[in-house]
Amino acid sequence: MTTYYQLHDSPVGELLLISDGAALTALHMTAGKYVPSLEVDWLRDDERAVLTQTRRELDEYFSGKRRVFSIPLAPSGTEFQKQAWTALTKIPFGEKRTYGQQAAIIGRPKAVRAIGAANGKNPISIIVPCHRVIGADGTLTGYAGGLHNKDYLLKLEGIL
Amino acid sequence: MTTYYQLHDSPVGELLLISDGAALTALHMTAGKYVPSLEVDWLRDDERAVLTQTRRELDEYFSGKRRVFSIPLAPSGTEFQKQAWTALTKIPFGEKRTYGQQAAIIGRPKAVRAIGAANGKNPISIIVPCHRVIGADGTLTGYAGGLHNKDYLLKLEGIL
DNA sequence: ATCTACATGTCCGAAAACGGCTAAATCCAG
DNA sequence: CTGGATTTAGCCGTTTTCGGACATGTAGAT
Repeated sequence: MTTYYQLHDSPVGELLLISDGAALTALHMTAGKYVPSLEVDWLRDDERAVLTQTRRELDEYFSGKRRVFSIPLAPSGTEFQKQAWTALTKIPFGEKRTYGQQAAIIGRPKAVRAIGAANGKNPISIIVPCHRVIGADGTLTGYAGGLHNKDYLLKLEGIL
Repeated sequence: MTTYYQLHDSPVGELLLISDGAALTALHMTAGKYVPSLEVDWLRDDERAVLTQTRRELDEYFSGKRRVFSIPLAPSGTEFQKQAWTALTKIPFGEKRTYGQQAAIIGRPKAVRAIGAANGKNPISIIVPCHRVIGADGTLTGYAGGLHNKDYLLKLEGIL
């Protein structure tokens, strides 16, 4: 299975978009944490439809013209992580949640820290909106792409 | 990559032969240890050339008409294990070695127990003759296919 | 003779450490 | 008192670490 990628500039820095050819499998801020390193057998393909479409929608999002993404997603992770990430996609644009609320939604009200860890490893930034989850006391707590970027995204969505 | 297999009866019990299509990747006594379980995507193919050829040579070996096998082998394992298994193939029919000798041959005279462990996980019984390796004091010590089968093979080759 | 200690690669299970947390207890300055 | 800041103690999935068990053999001590 070939892996394709593209790079994209944005207000939150350079983005690395990765796809299996059909769906988007990852979207990382290259300056952040947990960013995978380019593998020799990956293919840079600036024509790949999923990726160019993602870039178009990202541009629209950052310019305030888009609130919902239409890209097919296929992140890989443990069962728990995939549940956590699915729960993230249900948070509407402009709304915020606490880690506790997210934990409750997937039926494990006490797995709060585990939710934090799972959000931290969310492979698809922005589109899977882990930035909409903040501490119960209103603190931003953390963000793999850097707290200043979490702050930027929240302001962009009018949450802060 | 498709995986093919065949079953074969022999004096040491039922054998499971596995191939990647070109080479033989495994040959297990089904009653022994470390036997992989059949995967749903494996294909039983009683016409596959490598496998039928292997069965023919096995029959010849057990009836005393063959001392050397001609099948292409492709076992998978760690670097160390592959070194250990290659060293095994160099032991001629009818000869025996100690674990220490085998360790010395691959340049790690002290990795004696490691050789034992590696031999134990040899995926290609009989053809990669791990049965020709016995303890320095003459004890058979162990065999994934069962000690009685190790005994049988050694007698077949006139070693005991 | 017998026994102990040690060397070596790999796998596996157990245990502990580590987070993008939170509610409750504690502690101070106004 | 009182409210906000600070500490404490549980919670939980994942990752990392650690210890033991093996298809052994040599060297040294009882």
